[in-house]
Amino acid sequence: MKKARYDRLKQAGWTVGTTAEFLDLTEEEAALIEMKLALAHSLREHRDAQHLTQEQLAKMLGSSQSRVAKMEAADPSVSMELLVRSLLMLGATRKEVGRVMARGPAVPAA
Amino acid sequence: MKKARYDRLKQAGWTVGTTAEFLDLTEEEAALIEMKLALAHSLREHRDAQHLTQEQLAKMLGSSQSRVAKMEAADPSVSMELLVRSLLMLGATRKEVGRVMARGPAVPAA
DNA sequence: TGACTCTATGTCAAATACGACATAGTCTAT
DNA sequence: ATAGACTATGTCGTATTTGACATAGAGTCA
Repeated sequence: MKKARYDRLKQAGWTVGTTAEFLDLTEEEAALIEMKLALAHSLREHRDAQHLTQEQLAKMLGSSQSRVAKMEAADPSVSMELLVRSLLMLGATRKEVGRVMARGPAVPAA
Repeated sequence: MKKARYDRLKQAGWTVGTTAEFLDLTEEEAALIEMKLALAHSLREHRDAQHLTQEQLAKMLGSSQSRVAKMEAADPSVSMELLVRSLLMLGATRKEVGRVMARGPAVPAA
């Protein structure tokens, strides 16, 4: 596991504890989390681009402001499915969702 | 909504009831379901390619044969997240997962 | 400063997804 | 046709995810 990846995940609050504990994440788990981070980031970008508040987006989604905040923070309590559904609601295409999933966080490692 | 798409979804057991009811699915919901169908199909392909039984894959995933069957059937009770996680476990890359999500069911409308 | 807007975080009951099990279907070989 | 291997489907108790609410933080303006 590259340090850059660790830093990136840690920055997003995904660190579980020590580095040793972190390394217990399998590659698959790490990939899944990175996908979620990428989706979360994309969600924020789409919302900002449309000048919507979290409250407004929540209403569009039939959800709540706090859940939108958690989505954008890629909180462990939000599912990949909710992120994808929300992106679609914001007008993202399947193609774009696929691209986001494949490419990782738009914000590269520092 | 094109009839081809309807047929494809219906074939996979996603029909909710009448055609009229079906049309109540929003474009976003339909897209989400199609993504799941694509992931499910890809999962089956990966499993077959590695000559694994559902039972064997289940063990790898820490799950059960019946859940694997439901995954491959894109049963409404399986989440997109579980499908993606399983694909990764089978060795699929993020890039491939993204491609599958973007492109839709590998099996085209009849 | 305080009021106001927006976002972040913690908690909870209800909804949904989960693995597990039982059992039914399907296919192949003998 | 029976057996055996694999897959499909239904149900159940539990675990996770959800929207909602409360409340805290951060920023802006007067």
